Amino acid sequence: MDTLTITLPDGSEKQVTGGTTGRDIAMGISPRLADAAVAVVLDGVQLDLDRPLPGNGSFRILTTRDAEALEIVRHSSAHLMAQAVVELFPGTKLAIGPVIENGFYYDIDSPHKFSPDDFAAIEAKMLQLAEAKTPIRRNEIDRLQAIEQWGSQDEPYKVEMMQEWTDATVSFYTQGEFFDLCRGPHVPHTGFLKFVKLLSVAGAYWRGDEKRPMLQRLYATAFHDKKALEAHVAALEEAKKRDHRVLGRKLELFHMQEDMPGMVFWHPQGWTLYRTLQNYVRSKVEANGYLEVHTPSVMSKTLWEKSGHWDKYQENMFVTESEKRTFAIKPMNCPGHIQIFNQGLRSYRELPLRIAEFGSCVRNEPSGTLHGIMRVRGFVQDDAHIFCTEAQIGPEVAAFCQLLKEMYADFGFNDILVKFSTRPEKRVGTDESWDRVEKALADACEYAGLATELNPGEGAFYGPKLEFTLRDSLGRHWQCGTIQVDPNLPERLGAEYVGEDGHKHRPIMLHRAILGSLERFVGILIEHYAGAFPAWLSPTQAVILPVSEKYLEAAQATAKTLRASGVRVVVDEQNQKLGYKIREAEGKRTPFILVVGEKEAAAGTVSVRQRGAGDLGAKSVAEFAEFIAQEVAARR
RNA sequence: GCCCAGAUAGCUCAGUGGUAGAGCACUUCCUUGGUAAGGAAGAGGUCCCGGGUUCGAGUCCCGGUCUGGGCUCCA
Repeated sequence: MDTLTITLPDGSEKQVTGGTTGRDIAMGISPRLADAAVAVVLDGVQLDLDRPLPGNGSFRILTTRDAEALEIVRHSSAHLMAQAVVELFPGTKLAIGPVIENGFYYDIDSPHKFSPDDFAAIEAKMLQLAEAKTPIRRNEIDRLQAIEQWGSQDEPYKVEMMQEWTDATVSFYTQGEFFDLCRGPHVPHTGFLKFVKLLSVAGAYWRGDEKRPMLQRLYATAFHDKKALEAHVAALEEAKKRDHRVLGRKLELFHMQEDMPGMVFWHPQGWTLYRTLQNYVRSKVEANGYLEVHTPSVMSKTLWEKSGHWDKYQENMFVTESEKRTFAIKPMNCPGHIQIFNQGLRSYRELPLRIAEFGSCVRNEPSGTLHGIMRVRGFVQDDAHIFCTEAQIGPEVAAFCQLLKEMYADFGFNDILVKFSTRPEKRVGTDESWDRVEKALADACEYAGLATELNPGEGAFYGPKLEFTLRDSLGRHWQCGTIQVDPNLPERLGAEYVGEDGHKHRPIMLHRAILGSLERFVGILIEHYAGAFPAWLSPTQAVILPVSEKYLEAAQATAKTLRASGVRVVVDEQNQKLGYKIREAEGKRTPFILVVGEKEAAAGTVSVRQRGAGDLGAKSVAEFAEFIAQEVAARR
């Protein structure tokens, strides 16, 4: 038998004989460690605990304390769920069951239509299987033999996957009677899989292809212990409480209605928030050298044909006719901005020319994609197009990234991911020009010191793009900002400028948005802040509560003074007790509650109660106005 | 668009074929109050829409619309 040399995490080396497993080593350290071990890692590759080590390398043991081990537990839980489902619902065929962020799913094809009513039975079965602590064992067989074996079991999805692979052998895992094709690794026995919860069931196309069969996808999650599982369930409940559709109604921000799907009706409160956001963006882009414009909502079909949108997005455009001509409601703003660029003769001295618009767009999104105000048909983008030379791409992209970071930080979004999307299959323009602009964008990222994740084939049809994803207070990802390099639209729509050499040149166009859709961004903010907007954003910044009706006039006088200094303030005129009105104002997440009673009316003060901080005591009206002005200026 | 599920008062929801319900909100009256729900009375319904089954449909069946969970898509 060969001898292997493994390096332990503390740097010490250990000689072991060939055939030694991770468990053997763990046992050598302590039996308790061997019990708690989930798997091992040899030179960065995860292996089953009971698998003989295949070679030398750095070695560590994964226990239930490691984050990596959680993925293994979830993966094994997916198998356990499959086992439970197959046992409870015979005739179920298995497709794939991967681990995803925060859990796992399994796609299955079953005569049984699954509903949440089935979850309890599946969970009970899984618990029963877990308590049996059945060993999970790895096996390898010849791939062609495996295809035959799974074929005879009528498992077409497994067979299809194996047919596409090229390896000579495949691995599968058995636990009792159940076996499933899998690369592994898995936990040593089912006893590690006791803390599982099924979450939802939904349709999903086989291999994500809408032309392939629709499978049933069971979503679930698993943890090492009960406490972590309960914490996760609590987090899900918290997210549910923050649902922008629920809070949007409660806070009287907006409504939507059945006969106008995908369209938002902004109510006074919501529109105040919306305008505050818009004015904020306006101040930022103005300060960064953008010029705001406004372009028409309805533009001729011929323009969309020239731009290429008609070819690709016709189905998703609202079209209208007049006097035998066809028009489309604009789904985007770029062709309009080129029309502005094209007026008169442009000089290189004007570049980079940054044209910004709160561009009101309408897209006929498929009905199934609509979701609250996060995905709508009518929305406004904080859009802008930068006309520049190729040499200006770098500095412009860098300046844009800087502005974006600054703006996201004002909302408390400091964790930003950047994706670099390259040429898609369906595209316009020559390969040479794609080569050039992809390189220019890559160089710009380097110039901006930006770490990006490659997203091949996901670019826009006219050019490569960066996509900016922020993480909200619950750790959820939202893709908002984007910047896209486009040499093609200027070409198609005939944009040109006179260069230093006196000849005409084609500008590059950078499409960019920071918040993306304002509708969606408001939705994100509602959930991020759980409706408790900071004072600078809050539609109502302060509510004045007269202690009784006797002090209503004093309250109104105070409101008038505060309004004059720019505070968004209302008086609660209800004939109710103070406690009731406080409860109501807190329920609406008002940042400041001002109580006016006998003392305050006499002294010209307000008793200030700040959301989250409680009673701050009495302040003069002028003092409070100054205080809130500072809060707003600091974007708190 | 596709799969599954749902739609009952302003909101949240109960109602398994036989006279449409609750809580909150709303209106009126009483109460005039000091930091998270004072009391009483009242009003409020095309049970999503259209067909069908039935003596009789909120309830069962079919079709549609919208919403939700996903999938696909997202210029």
